[in-house]
Amino acid sequence: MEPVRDDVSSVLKRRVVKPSEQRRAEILEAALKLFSSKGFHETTMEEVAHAAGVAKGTIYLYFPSKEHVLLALKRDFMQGLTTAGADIVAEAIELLEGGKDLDYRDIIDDIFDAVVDYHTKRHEAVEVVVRQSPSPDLMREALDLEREYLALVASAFRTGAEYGLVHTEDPEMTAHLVTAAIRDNIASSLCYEEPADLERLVEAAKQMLYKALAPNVEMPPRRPRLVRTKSD
Amino acid sequence: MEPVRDDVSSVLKRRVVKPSEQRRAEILEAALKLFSSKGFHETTMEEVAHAAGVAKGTIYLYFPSKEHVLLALKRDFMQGLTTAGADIVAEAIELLEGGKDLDYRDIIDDIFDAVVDYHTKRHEAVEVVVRQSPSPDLMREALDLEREYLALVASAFRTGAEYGLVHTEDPEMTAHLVTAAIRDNIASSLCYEEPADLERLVEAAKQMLYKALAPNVEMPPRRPRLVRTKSD
Amino acid sequence: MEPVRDDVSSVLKRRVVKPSEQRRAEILEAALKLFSSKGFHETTMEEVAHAAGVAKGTIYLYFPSKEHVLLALKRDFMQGLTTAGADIVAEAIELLEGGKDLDYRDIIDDIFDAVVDYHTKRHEAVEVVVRQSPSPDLMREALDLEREYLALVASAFRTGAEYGLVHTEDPEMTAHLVTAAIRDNIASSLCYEEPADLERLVEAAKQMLYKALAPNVEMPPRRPRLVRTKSD
Amino acid sequence: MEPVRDDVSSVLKRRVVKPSEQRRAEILEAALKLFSSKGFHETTMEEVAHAAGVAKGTIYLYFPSKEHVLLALKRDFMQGLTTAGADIVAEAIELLEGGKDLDYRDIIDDIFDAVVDYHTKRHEAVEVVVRQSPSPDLMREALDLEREYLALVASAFRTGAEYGLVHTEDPEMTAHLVTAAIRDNIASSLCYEEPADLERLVEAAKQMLYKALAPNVEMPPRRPRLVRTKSD
DNA sequence: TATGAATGAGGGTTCATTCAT
DNA sequence: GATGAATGAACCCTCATTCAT
Repeated sequence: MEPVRDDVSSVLKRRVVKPSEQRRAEILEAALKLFSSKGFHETTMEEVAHAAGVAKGTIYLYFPSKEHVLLALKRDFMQGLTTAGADIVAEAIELLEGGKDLDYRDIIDDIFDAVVDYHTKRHEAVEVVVRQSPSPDLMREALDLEREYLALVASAFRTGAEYGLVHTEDPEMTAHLVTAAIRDNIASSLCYEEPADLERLVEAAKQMLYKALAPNVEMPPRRPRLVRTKSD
Repeated sequence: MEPVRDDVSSVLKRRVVKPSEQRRAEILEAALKLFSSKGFHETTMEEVAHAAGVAKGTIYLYFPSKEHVLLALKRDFMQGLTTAGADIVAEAIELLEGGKDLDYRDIIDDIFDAVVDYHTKRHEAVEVVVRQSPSPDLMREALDLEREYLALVASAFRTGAEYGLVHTEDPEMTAHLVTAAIRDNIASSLCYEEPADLERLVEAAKQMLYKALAPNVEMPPRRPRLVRTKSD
Repeated sequence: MEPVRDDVSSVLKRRVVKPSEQRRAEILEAALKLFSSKGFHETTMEEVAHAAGVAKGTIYLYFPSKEHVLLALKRDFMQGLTTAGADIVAEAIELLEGGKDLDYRDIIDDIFDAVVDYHTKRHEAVEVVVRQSPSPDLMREALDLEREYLALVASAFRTGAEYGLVHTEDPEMTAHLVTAAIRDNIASSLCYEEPADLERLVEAAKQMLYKALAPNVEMPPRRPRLVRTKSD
Repeated sequence: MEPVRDDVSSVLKRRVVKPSEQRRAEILEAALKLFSSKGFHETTMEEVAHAAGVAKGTIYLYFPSKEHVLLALKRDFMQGLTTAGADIVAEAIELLEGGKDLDYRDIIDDIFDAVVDYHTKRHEAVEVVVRQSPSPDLMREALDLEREYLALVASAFRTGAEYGLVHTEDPEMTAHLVTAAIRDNIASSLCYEEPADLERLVEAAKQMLYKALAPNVEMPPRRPRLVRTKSD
């Protein structure tokens, strides 16, 4: 007679202990999937727990609240983005310092490609990070994460300008503008297919940036304005 | 015999019908204030009702659900924005058709100024419209509202390009990019003061767009790439 | 054909609106029954709601929290007790002032009987008031209610002493002692039948108090102590 | 061959066995501190474990449930009280039997002092024992513990009466009354400082008991009641 | 039309208890 | 024996929505 293995009776709900880093990751993964598909507020902790294969209470061993799960997702995404960006930027600077004769458009391409790639590979996170509303205490840290990334992008523009590779009068604001433009549209494209053709969007963005950052461009003198369109 | 009273009540009825529109507006106003300051999910219908000076049940005579209140706010905002934009664009086109010799930068200025002005005057709505999470069925209509506005902006770029006033190869994508960049940052600036200096942001945006849309710019030929920064 | 009355379909769960005073009383009554039989912490709001014939949320229209339901029960009980006691005391004082030649034991009897009667008629409340643990903020008010009653009892003793009817050197402490003795035992007797015979307890209490409060009793001089039983 | 190591481990084992009793005590001590300061229901097993310096699961090696921890505290307290009381009573009886000419008030003093002392030294336990709600199955045993102590007190009164030292017609009920009066007020005084002056309370209690238990007191004949205050 | 008392499903969170290690 | 990660039932409470008035 075949002995009934204890394991058999445990197909359902046997307590499993796992390395905490893995548990944490599983919970975040489950939360990400749900938050992105249903929205943060529309997802219950019950659902997250179920999807992560743990009990509801277990989540609270790893995160003090539902909000903190969201924050962790944001943090992971932003830190990864910042890291990825930092690599590219560092590489470009290295080449620059090495005296290589670079075409700035190649660098723009590289950065864009990296950023788009990063977002595309994490399109679930994108929706969560971009769309899910802030909320009181979360906001502070979320903004900090944001700031760090923006500082990186701005420094890239600034360095490029210092080397005469590109032209921009205000690296910080340029960073804000470019970041928002690209992220918001990638998010929208990934989540709602609006714009539907992401490659076309990216191509247009590159083209715009080529021109907007082009060095040594002589703008024609501005003619004095003849007509005021509005007066208020 | 017809009682005279009917006349009176018909007069009164007009008074009762009109307020209906006013009630709706009062509710929306109250909701806007609360949603923007506390967030949609953090605001209760009770609070909206109280702030609007009506009973909770009354709101449901005007809106089928809380979500629809939010949607109405979005609609109002987007329609107003589209209208405002349409006015500017129409005016510009009129001038163009009139053969006026315009500097495209003036038009960019006008549109930017109008858009920024519109947002600034409605900064409460901005937070709500830009930041509050999508939510299932709302998304469809919200996107429609968005599309309408984007179509307008795209048509402006297209028309400008047709007249040779500006250069852009892809008006639709350009519309997406510019809209996202400007709206997201205005929202962020208005709500979280990040970037803190809105005027500086707008100026930077204008400068970038001047260059990006500049007609007749000869881009230098792109050198063949020597170094691949990454291979994936 | 008999018209189907709308009422018929509403046997279960038809919304009923009642005067709020009545609703409140119904909720308290249900809570009292449950708290006394199962204990405060062992009773869920769900159960209270069900027993009161209302929805869970309805309770929260009348009480801000479960704790406040308990507090309301305490308040009602203590206020009723204080009122009942005040009536008896007032009556006794009236008679005294009227120069009636009273036997103080009759007054003790009257007060005891009233108090016992009040407790017996509310034996469910007794368990709740006496046994259910305090809890942070509840404690303050619970003590206040207690104090009021004790002040009444103390004033009764003091007045009696002033009239020479009884003898007590410390009316306040006497009030504390008598109140605790009687209430605790009534509660215990009513709830756990320990002591089982309430009448016997009351009789013993009366007898003790007759002697303890007897006026004009000459206590024999205390002999100097010869043996120390313990030295620590 | 027997390894010498066994000897060592047997020595160690004694060390391991003994701590078991010590562990239990440490857990109880921690629980007592927390239950008394925060309340039973407001204290988590986690907190008890932490305070006791053990893991949560360890507590369950010593007590089958949280309730049983509470019960153990009650038992310890009551047994200690009974023991302490028994010592005093035994001593008094010994003296009595030795034909010593005692003043009963000295005995009352001794008992009171011992009881007050016992409570004061364990004021944390007092709050727990007196105030924490009963709870279903705990009640039975809690009452048993109570009964034992009450039996002791009652026997003291009875013996005293047999020796003609004091007068009381119902030693059992007297025990109930005196015990409740004194314990409840000590608890209240210790926990909520109400009454604030414990010494004054004890003094009043002694004075009352001196009179209430005084032997050979002739109570005046009770006059026929003239006025009925109430008729129900 | 307007009200607001009533509803009750569902929310996030807690915590006594268990059990794999 | 000791641990503490894991469990999951149960908790109190909220609030969008309904409906008797």
